Amino acid sequence: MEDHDETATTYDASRYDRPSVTVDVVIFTLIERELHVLLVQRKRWPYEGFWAIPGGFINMDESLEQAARRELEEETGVRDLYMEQLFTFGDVGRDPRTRVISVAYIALVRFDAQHLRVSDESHDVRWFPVSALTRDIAFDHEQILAYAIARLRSKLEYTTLAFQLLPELFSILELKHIYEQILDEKLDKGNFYRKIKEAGLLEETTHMREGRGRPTRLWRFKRDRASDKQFVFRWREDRSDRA
Amino acid sequence: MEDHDETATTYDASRYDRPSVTVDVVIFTLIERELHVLLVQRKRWPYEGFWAIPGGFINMDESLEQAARRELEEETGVRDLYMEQLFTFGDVGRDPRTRVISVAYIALVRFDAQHLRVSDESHDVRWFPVSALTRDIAFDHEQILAYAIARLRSKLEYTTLAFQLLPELFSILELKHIYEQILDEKLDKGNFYRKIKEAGLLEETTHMREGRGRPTRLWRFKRDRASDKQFVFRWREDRSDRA
DNA sequence: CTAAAATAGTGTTTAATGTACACTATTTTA
DNA sequence: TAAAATAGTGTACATTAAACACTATTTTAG
Repeated sequence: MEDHDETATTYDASRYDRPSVTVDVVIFTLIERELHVLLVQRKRWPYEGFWAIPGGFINMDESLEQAARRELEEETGVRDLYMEQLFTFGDVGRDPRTRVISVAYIALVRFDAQHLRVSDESHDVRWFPVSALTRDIAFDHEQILAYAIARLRSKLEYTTLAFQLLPELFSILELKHIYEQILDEKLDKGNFYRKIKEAGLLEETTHMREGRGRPTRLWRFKRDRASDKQFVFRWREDRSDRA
Repeated sequence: MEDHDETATTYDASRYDRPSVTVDVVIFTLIERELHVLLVQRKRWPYEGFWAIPGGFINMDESLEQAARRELEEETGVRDLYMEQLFTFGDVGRDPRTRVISVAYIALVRFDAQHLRVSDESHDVRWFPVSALTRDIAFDHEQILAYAIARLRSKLEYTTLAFQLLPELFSILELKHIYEQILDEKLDKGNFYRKIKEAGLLEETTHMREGRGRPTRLWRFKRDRASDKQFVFRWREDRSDRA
């Protein structure tokens, strides 16, 4: 309930007791078939030199998701992509300066070498493979990262999240590779083929990609039915660590 | 990132531009085999006379979950029960007075006719069956309620949430009834018996309850292995509306 | 006192799905 | 030209889900 029925006076007084609200965005991408996450290196105290999840304060005239998209664009130049709210972190001592409540988001982007920018407030911006994160992580961001990865894993199984990481055209085995990357386990080729085809989410194209062995057919993610809605494609049933 | 490296002066100035943060708790219980949710009736503008999800501002020295538990106890006198973060709602116009960001929680309580209290700020507190909610719901709380119900439904299938609503001893068919209530569909008796027993979450007791027909055996939820952790009991696999 | 109603609980059959793995296909490379 | 590399298909078996018929034990109505 937003209601505590403050009068104008108690209301103004209480302003001095408000926590800050930030939006943090855990940005995933796939680089050379490996899942990566974007971190920025801090310039100042606290946690100077440590790596942190990009984010910042919300403006009074934007929604949480708008703020997340703005932050994402400021850091990577990317717009219009998959984003979902992860969790809100609000423990008392998580920022030594003041009480900070962070609404964390997950974003998935297709990798584009162009798009990194280093903002004024940070030394550096870098993609880290999730399998080998740096140890120097600021605040409680290690926990946020762990939670984000767990959520990603969990949602992968019953949503079409994975397609957000792929280019327009891709092969079925590439898609399988993403699943393996994120789930961190091997999947059976034949079963994957069968299942993904039965799901009816893919559109065959005439394009092929050549490589070392037999060329592979390229597919496209069907966007026709209910454009923005996420479809269900559950790869496996038996995971217990749903976020 | 909590970082925007304000100096002391910009920092103080920005305090006047902070949103308020509240914690709202959607409290579910089972009354006479029906799922109910707790709402409080507002006393003042805005939405005077409308029903709202209980909640309030967070204190600077308590975590979000602590705040949620405090609010819950203030409204119902209940402590020590299942609670999880639902979502954070932060659209710009959701409260006409000022910018309010609400971290919403779900709580499950065993019904106890004693425990309702009417706080100073509200006219009335009442349990509403989720199948027949009032139309007069304040703020965006209708949306929050809908989301909470969807999440409850979704998590029911792969967690042991349902046990939180039951008394210490219960029959298997009572448990089935809760599933039916929340999922809003009939389940097969035989299959339910088999599945719940195979899951190995229940402990048989010697207690029986008598009623009109054949007396029923009472069971207890096994708490032994990894006490607080939630076990997986997936009732069905084929739902697509995971929250 | 007995049959019917009410509720509890078990068993069985069939269909659907998941899993493992062997096989075929088409290209490049040595 | 054979081997290696990659792509893609097929099949058999095991596991699980779904439907539903059956048995069991009590109260209630006559």
